[in-house]
Amino acid sequence: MHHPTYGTHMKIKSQLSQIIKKVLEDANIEAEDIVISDATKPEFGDYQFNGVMRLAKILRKNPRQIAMDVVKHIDTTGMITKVEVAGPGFINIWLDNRWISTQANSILEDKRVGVGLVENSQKVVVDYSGPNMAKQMHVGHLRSSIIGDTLATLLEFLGDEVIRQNHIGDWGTQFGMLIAHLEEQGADGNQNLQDLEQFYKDAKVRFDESEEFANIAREYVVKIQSGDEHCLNLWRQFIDKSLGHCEEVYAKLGVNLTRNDVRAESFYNSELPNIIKILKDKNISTNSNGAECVFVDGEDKPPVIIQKRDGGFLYATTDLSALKFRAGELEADRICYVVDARQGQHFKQVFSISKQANIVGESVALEHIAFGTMMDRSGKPFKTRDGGTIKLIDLLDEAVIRAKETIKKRNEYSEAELNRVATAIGIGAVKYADLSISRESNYLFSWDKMLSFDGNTALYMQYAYARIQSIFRKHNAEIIGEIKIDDELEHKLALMILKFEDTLTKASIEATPHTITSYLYDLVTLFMKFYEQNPILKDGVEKEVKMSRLQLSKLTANVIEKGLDILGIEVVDRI
RNA sequence: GCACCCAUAGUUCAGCUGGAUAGAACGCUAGUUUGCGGUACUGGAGGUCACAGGUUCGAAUCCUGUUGGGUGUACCA
Repeated sequence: MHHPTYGTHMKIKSQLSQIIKKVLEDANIEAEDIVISDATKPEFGDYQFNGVMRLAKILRKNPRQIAMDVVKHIDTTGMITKVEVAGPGFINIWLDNRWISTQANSILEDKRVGVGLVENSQKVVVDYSGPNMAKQMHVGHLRSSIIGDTLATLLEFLGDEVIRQNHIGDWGTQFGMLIAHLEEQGADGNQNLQDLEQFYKDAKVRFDESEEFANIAREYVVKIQSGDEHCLNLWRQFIDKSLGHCEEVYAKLGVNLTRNDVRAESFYNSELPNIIKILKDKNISTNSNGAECVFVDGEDKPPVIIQKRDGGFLYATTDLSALKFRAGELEADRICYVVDARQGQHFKQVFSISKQANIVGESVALEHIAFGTMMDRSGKPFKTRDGGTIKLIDLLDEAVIRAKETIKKRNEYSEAELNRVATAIGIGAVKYADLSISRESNYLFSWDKMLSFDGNTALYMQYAYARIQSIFRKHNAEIIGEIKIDDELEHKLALMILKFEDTLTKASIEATPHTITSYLYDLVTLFMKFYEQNPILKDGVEKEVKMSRLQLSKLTANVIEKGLDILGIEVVDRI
């Protein structure tokens, strides 16, 4: 896996690591990765370097001695104000208040709040959402949609060229049934498509009850596949309508997917035989029991079937074709699949085949951005059983209704304002709850938890933001002046603000949105403490101090706003 | 059967390219407070990091095994 190189704009850790590296080099000590970590305790400073012990082992020298040498040669007149050796050879680092305030002051008017652009911009394909056109979007599509959208937004913000790909499921045998039903209903059909779920059920009933209908449905599958215009028209009509449903959900969710991002399964149809040919020609696939197979994991393990005995193709073939398109036509450097963890094996195999067959170049990074299952309160997955699925659209509507209940009593709202605020809060709650869990673990869905003002929730962030806006309203004048740090909490808060870039960088490399939410939570908690102890607008606060604290508040609000924006969550000025 | 994932406070979760006394939140509990939005802030109790070995200066983190749970596994996607 190769990682992009980032600029040194505000990258604190990389600056520190360069300082240490230089000092070690001057002492003729070679070190590959200088990993700087956040100090584990306040008394250990702001950052620490723990790598000396490892180096000492290799060099067979006393770690404390090396650490002492390093510390002696570190310049403490600039960024770093103090370094010390502790324990067996830890190096603790304190950053200078003036340096921090200079950095903070330099980003007061910066829309990017100090976050630079990547030096080596990559072309990144992010494949996410991928709903099935035969059905209405349900809770199972939620995580892919919002994690994928966040990843895309994040990478774009950091300067990568992002190509969103919505690999919608628009092909397969069930469409024969659906368009047969659509045609049978004639003019009413379009009307009945309002409720796709019901339409699917009705079609299924017809399929089961009428032999004649079932035969037509089967015929239609063949006809679509052979390019029959009449059937294709019905099919397009159906897909268009279904996609419209999805767009409604995207609009409500605030997910940035448009028709331009749709690259449906069917898009790859004509290319599938070519994939088989490539794999056959390279002797990667073999015929086994009539099916064309690739034995990725060995002869004794189940193979990946790329062509069925009856000549049909499977989704592995489609994915290989999509990989070819993305690496070839789209020229991607990195391809991210935001898909349920349960498909891990599939992607491992498909990635492996694509590299082996050189369908995808050696340098292209292929990543399965896996996520866990959404569970209900009893710890069971939201299952996709007939009739029992929770439609995503209903879930989102409920979120907004619940948000209204939560905030209604707080303030007098006009109806328009209540709707706007409740939407931001309700949708934000759903998204934040999902994004704040490390994505690979399963996720327990709880309305009460996600709509709480307490704890690591969107509402807590939005509340903090609104509270800061309220300070500005009360101040009701220009904020002019510089940040000056002479207090421990100011030091911590300003430094936290400056850590935004390191946080986003980490989140982008590991594709972990929860890195961002944890950071925001820490930031907001810190701000609340700062605000509690450092009066801003109270009588008796000197003007310079007041301005400095207002500026810190402003930067905090800017980071919250930008951070939430990357997560696809809106802020409001008043709750 | 085989493969992958998971197991951390009563609960929901962080921490995992090895580092100092394992962190939050909720809940419980004790405070602050005539409050620049108190849905705030401060403190306390609560842990054999599933279990057993191993690697080493040092393990929640890496390796092996055991137990318990989840998922996937030849012609759906």
